[in-house]
Amino acid sequence: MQRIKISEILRSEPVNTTVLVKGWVKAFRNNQFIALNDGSTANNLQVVVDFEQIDPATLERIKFGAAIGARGQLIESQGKGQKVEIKASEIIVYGDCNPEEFPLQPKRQTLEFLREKAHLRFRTNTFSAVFRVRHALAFAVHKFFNDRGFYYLHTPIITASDAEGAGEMFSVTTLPLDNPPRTESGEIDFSQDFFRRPTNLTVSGQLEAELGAMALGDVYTFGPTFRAENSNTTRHLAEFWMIEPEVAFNDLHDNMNLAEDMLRYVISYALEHCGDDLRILEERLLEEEKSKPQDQRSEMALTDKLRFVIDNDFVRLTYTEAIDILKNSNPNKKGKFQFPVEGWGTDLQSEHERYLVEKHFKKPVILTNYPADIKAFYMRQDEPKAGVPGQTVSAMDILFPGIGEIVGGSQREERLDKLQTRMREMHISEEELYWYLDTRRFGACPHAGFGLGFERLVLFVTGMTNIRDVIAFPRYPGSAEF
RNA sequence: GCUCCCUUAGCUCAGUUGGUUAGAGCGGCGGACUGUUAAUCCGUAGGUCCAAGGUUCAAGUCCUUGAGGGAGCGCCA
Repeated sequence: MQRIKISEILRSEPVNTTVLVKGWVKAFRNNQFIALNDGSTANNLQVVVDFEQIDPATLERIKFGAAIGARGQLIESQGKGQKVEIKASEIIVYGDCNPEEFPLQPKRQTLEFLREKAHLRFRTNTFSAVFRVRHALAFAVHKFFNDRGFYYLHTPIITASDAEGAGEMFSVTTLPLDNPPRTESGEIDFSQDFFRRPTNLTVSGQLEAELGAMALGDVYTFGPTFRAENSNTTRHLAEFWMIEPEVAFNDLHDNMNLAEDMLRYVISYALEHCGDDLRILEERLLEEEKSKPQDQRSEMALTDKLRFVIDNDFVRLTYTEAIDILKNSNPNKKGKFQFPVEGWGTDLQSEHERYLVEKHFKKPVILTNYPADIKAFYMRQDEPKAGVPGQTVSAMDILFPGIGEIVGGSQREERLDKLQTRMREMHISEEELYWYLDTRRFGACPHAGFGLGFERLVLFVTGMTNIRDVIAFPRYPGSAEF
């Protein structure tokens, strides 16, 4: 007999047919009612024991966490709280779960504890909800781009380029670490390494995506990304997933529109398809915030916050305008900022970004046209503009409340001479990036793209607060368990 | 990398100014229960107070160092 998923059963009418379900025991009440979950939905199916047909030895084995199958009639529930239930005439225990040894308990456990039990935390309501939402968001990303005629490009994970400037890299080698071959001058001889040259894990697929965009037009990458930075925060991982669209003939405004449309689309998708999971996550957040002082609680419940983001345009302003707002802001005048906003040209501190997003505008903000000196070499240089004291580039960062920077992107510098000048200024090797410069030599065109940190998106949508809780097995300094 | 905080039962925590035998809730275990919804009720076991060193008549409590965890900052997505 074919098993039916619980999500399907819960949608169906009580038809009095015999069905087979399989899943894990979430609760066993009154020695009679099993709450069964198979991961297909946040909701449990109530399995009612038929005492005439199920022997007591089997009932003894129905413990929290055990894997069981139940066969019986699908009937209208005689109790409140659910439409249908199964009157089980047969129960098979596939896997016992000894409650004296099983670390999870049918009670609230802290996220910190569960983080150390990451191999088991899928089995909690919170984490199964998080990972269903994560899936939905990933699927929605692909659907969004596919529906718009983008091609999914797989850029390399191992890269020889160390000139991307996006942070410290993990090296990839097969040379013996204890005794690597040396050249005559004593350097490590990478010509004897697997790739005959030094290689690293990628920090970005952008440069390669640009190559694809120069023929395919609209492309995006969605893959793992590695940063060997010693970052110890709730929003950084050493291994994370990044989405990087790159579009030929797009300018900065097209780029902003694309990013905003995409964020709005995937959040809508989650709201539409993950209602039960978001309800669980919203309740979790409410419960968690009860222990916080009033002024540190969210102003909106999770799903209200998501709807708010969908229903309102993001605020767009230039770096120069942001500096003006910050300079004249109350916290700056009263000396409340740890880093006072002094003048044009320095990068914004996270307290400044938080002020703009969480206090001043109270909605997502797109900051554009940053000073060239604090941005990457490949960003397109702007024409001088009245009221702007220095050289800027067509960059954009999207800032979300509670998350900070969720998207970073730009229109790319397509003019060969300007790109080369900038590379020289920033000491980036033209020889090594000859292939990148070739795109500017042969049929160059304006183009733009951005990087979206997928886990930061999942953080925002699930209302979780630590990025280590929205990826199954997080990698961060000092930690690569499982 | 920097700053601050935490570590007491399986889990979440309380533990007064340094003072007798370290407590609670939940969970576990034993029992009751044929309409429960984190079921309920009765009973019961469970402790290297993170580790090492120090101060003291006396340390869960104070000091030093270390380990593990968390939050904030920087780097960024």
